[in-house]
Amino acid sequence: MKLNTKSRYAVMALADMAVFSRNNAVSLRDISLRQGISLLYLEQIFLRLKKNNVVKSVRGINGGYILVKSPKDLKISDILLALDQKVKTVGCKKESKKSCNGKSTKCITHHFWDELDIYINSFFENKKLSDLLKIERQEYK
Amino acid sequence: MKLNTKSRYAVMALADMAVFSRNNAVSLRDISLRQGISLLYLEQIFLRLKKNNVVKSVRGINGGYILVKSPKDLKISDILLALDQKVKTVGCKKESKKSCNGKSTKCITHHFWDELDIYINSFFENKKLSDLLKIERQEYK
DNA sequence: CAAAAACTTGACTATTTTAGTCGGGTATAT
DNA sequence: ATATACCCGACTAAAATAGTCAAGTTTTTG
Repeated sequence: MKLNTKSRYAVMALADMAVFSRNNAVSLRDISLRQGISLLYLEQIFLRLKKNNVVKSVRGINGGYILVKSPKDLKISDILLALDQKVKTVGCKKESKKSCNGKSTKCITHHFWDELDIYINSFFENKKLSDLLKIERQEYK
Repeated sequence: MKLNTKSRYAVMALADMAVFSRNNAVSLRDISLRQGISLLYLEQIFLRLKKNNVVKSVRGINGGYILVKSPKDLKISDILLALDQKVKTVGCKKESKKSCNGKSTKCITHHFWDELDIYINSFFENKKLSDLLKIERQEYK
């Protein structure tokens, strides 16, 4: 059960921004160097973050990205949502008539997986970007 | 963030056994028919469940598998463990000196992912096979 | 104005993982 | 005997992942 790297890097990069931004735009180049993430990959990730209104961009020299919300208001679930990283632990299609494994009834464990999804989602819903920084902040200042 | 089908089917199959076993071995053929899971795939799954002592087998005619523990003592985490389905949401290698992204320090979000893993694991640790059946039992009896 | 820094975007690709299948066994109840 | 059911390693097609690449556009600053 893994999170994809896009989501992980997105959270890392945004955490980096929260630490290093002094009300100015943070360039992907800087994030790339500090966090050891490929610049080209970061570009792809930030495209999505921008489209989903998690960050806004400033072009040109001294440009970069700026967090739309303050870290204490930015939920981790917002970040994952921007990257299509759905917490959908199993693939039973709830909507179709034949719901699970082609049977007409829900699969025997269906309720359990729903519960799991809700459980995990609530973790991401309740964590803010600022929560991530509390512990590790010192190392980076 | 997905669980693989092996793990999902394992839980389904064991739940099926818990419901349909009357102290006799349950054949994979029956499970396959009831749950709509490929027999060949079930064999592969049960091989691992057996190796990890979740089930024991009875060979020959009227053979099949038997749960080693009673459903109310069998933790879901035991099942996932048997299938190598580790809850390790991100790939930072804790053990190596260079821990995350080749940096010498832990990545900025490392603690967060650890927390997430622990959170999810505790869900599986605290759920027993019998918990799954409480709600959906009726439909299958 | 020129040039450099930095964002923009779609397409492409190698690798890995997943979700199984296949073939050829062995054990045992009837 | 023989049918049923477990046993086990190897194989494979398809999908997902983790990026890279190419070719831009915009804006600041010297």
